[in-house]
Amino acid sequence: MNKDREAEILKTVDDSIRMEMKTFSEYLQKKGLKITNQRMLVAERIFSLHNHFTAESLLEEFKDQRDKISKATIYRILSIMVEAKLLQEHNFGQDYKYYEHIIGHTHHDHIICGDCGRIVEFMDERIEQLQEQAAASNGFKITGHSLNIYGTCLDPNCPNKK
Amino acid sequence: MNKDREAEILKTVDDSIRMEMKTFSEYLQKKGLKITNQRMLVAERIFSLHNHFTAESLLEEFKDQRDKISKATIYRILSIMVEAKLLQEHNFGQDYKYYEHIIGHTHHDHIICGDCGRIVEFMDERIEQLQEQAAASNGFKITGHSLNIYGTCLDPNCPNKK
DNA sequence: ATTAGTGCAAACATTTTGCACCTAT
DNA sequence: ATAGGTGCAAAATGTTTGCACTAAT
Repeated sequence: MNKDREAEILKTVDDSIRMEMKTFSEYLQKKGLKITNQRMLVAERIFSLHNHFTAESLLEEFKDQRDKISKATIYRILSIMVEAKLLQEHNFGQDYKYYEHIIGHTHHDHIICGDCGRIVEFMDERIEQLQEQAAASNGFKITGHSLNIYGTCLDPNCPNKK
Repeated sequence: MNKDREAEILKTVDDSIRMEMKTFSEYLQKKGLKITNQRMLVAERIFSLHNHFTAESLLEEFKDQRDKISKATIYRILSIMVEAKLLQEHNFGQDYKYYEHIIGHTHHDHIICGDCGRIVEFMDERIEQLQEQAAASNGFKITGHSLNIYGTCLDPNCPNKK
């Protein structure tokens, strides 16, 4: 993929994610990594997703495309994007990891419905501050945290409600 | 293992964990599960541990014993004890699970040192309550939660400090 | 031309399972 | 006697890696 092709992809891309795509390709260049078709296609797909996804579900998105992308490449791109801080990795207690893109998203925590798997985001500044305090009073400097609330959603319209 | 053998083990066991052992064997009986040598030995070891451990580290504890216990059995016992709510499973972001026994322990969250791997427990009732609120205002009923703070311990005596 | 990326299949690490044998009830 | 447990090795699962080939620089 050359500069023209990159420009072409950036042009066809939805307005809402053009900035994200640009950030990613700039990151690649800065790191001396190549701007490949696969990387652009996967990034485009990721930035278009508005849900948390897994390596598997992402791969699934390319199943019926003429542009097949291998599982190995998916994992390799995920790892670059996490490194680039464009993507955040989550562990919701299952055996596989979840991801979500974080460009332009502010920090938040998650509530996961044990019935339907729905993931809701929330953020409480008071909790954040109490965490800072807890870490400090135990002699730690925080580098990150993960707060997952597991529960049952009371939504009667929940699609997977048992 | 018969009743006598069980009684014998319970007798030789350290005072501090006799209650826990009793709870476990009662659970087994109630569920129609058998009280085996392996189950008693593994439970005894687990209740004696005062740190978070993994399946691997637990297996390691039996490496040089005349009573070898297979990996499969370790996993099977862990799963029974989690089911019995004697053991809690944790995901600290690694590829393997951590466990800790929770009989007589009150709920707490964790701070994990990225340098030395040390795990510190803490608990802040205010955070707990704010979580309840967050869940409720999003229409969820909490079934559990996991709060892990990742950080760097500032302890100059930290054994693994880089 | 050079360096890096891709796809495939094989390797990995952790956990689970099938099965023949063994033990608690 | 019988239902259930154990150990072993094989399978399963999610992820990573070696390598020959291909594409971006």
